[in-house]
Amino acid sequence: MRDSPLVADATRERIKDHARAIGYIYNRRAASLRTSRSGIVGVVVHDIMNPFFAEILRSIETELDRSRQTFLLSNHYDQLEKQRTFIDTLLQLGADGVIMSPAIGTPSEDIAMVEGNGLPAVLIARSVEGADVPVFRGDDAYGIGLATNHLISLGHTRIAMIGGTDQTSTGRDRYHGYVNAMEAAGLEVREGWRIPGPRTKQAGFEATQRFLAIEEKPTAAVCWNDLVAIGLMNGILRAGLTPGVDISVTGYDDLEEAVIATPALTTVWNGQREVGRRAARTLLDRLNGVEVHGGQELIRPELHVRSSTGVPRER
Amino acid sequence: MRDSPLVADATRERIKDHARAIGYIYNRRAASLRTSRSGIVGVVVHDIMNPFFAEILRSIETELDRSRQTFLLSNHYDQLEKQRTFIDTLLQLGADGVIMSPAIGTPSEDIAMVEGNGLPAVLIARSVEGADVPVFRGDDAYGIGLATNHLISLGHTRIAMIGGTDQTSTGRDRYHGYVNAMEAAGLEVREGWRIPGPRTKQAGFEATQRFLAIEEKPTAAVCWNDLVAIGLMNGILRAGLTPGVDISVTGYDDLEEAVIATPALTTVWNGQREVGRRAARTLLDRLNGVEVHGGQELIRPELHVRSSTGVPRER
DNA sequence: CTGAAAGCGCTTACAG
DNA sequence: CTGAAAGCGCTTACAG
Repeated sequence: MRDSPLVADATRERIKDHARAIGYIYNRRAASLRTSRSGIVGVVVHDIMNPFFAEILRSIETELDRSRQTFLLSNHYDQLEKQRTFIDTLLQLGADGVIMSPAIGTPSEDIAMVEGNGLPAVLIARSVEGADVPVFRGDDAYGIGLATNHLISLGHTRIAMIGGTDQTSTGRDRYHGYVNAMEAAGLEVREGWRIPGPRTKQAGFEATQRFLAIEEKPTAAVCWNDLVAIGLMNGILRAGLTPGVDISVTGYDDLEEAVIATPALTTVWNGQREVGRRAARTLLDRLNGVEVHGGQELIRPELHVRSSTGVPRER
Repeated sequence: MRDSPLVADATRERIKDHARAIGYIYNRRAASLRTSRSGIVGVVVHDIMNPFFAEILRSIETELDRSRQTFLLSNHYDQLEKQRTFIDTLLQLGADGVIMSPAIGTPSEDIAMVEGNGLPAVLIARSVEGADVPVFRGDDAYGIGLATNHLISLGHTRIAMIGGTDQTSTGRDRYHGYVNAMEAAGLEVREGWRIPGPRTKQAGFEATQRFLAIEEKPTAAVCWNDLVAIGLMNGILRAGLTPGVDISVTGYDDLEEAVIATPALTTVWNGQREVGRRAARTLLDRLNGVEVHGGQELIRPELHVRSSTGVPRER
């Protein structure tokens, strides 16, 4: 059945025909028990329904399909406990490897434990300090700098930052990138101009009130991602203002949706496809015994200017 | 380790301590080989990144987590081949059951084969003619009738239908529901008022041109789902018209996003949570040996009126 | 080129 | 209450 060259063609065919006839089903558990290879790769991210991760997953799926690996998906919703349960399941099933976007607070010991149990890991989108495994993510500080500088070059001086958290490497890098760009241009950064929060449309929509109430009336908002930006733009529209005219808004990620948002969203392409593709390939390489070095691989983001940004206008 | 009552407490604790100390990992493949229970439930849908399925999946996830079942997810992208490969994988892994939203063209023999191999199946969102398994889906004909009648009661007489396909049970039911509502009100249904297509924002957005070019200038559009409706509204906005004022638009599904769309979308709540919850529970019942009868269970949809619909206005 | 034996790590049933 | 044996369905290595 395994197309071994040690078996005569005629015999092989005879056996295969018979297998088909009786509806034989290959038992992967038994095979895996013997070979200690399962053909399963685990993938765990914050939330697979978030289009940012969804786009990464799609390219991982493409790569793994090609190598006939089954992929086991899970959300961790940034709950360490849920992530650990999933990792346990992978170990129990004898998974061959894992691609993870680590939950907030993942200690490097967790990664070391995974690797120590013979489960090669590759990280995406977020890094874990002290973990010696390959990491693929965008260059967030650089990327958010592109968005901030774009607004500055249009003449904006009061620029708010909406959404995100300090608890992930991504969140810290994006905030620093924004602060650095502002300071490099000699602009003030006020604590009140920052509205942290979840990274969803809902959160962006709900942040609108607070944003519009800021005393110094910022003329632009750098949003943590496209979802927050689209939510904020909807909120701005509801308030009777026009995004891209009255208030400039930038996103981050360049989701497929960014193009059809109204107005079309100026955003930073974050290389989701690239991240997924390279993470999957690197993991497959490791499974095939190729020596791979740990450390971050930063995908360089690009600014995509559309209609949600323009010259400042006082309210 | 399995907390058998046949083992003395002291022994149990001694063994468990030792297991922890040496980092013992339970081998589920071996256990499953012996017991022929794997703790794996497969879930296959058109596209997990589609928020409609995502919302169903979330409630399935909640139910399965509660019963400590691992769930293996897959998209089939309406490719029969991909669906079959996934089912094969489930059989090979000795999965305990499968929840599926069958790909377009799934023959009832495929479902019978699955069941025949000891893999209990439950269908969601779409049914398969001749398959004798439980099906949970919304009452699409009734639901689309709610949307259509709402528009008719506002005074609309030229109502288009955007998106969807005749190739799924859902698609056929929604189209018939629309036609029936129109005819019951003595209104004409023109072939040119129907613009079938994919069920995505992108598709809704791209349908705008064709929609606006229809000669009889419909004053309202019944959309196949919220994604198409949001895409269409974005297209209408770009064309300089205002959805809910110049053109009324209804969605279907009542995604979380419907509330924050601009204008807020009038749509039909389709009971995603309910579908997922009941499908998962029914499957778990079957796994526990409870006798379950096949046949459709229709969740009754509800109309949620918001701001994207109003009285007709001539263009 | 083919066949028979051993063993992967569990669970079950049985003997002590 | 504990221990030893058999067997789930594969793959590997070895003998013919």
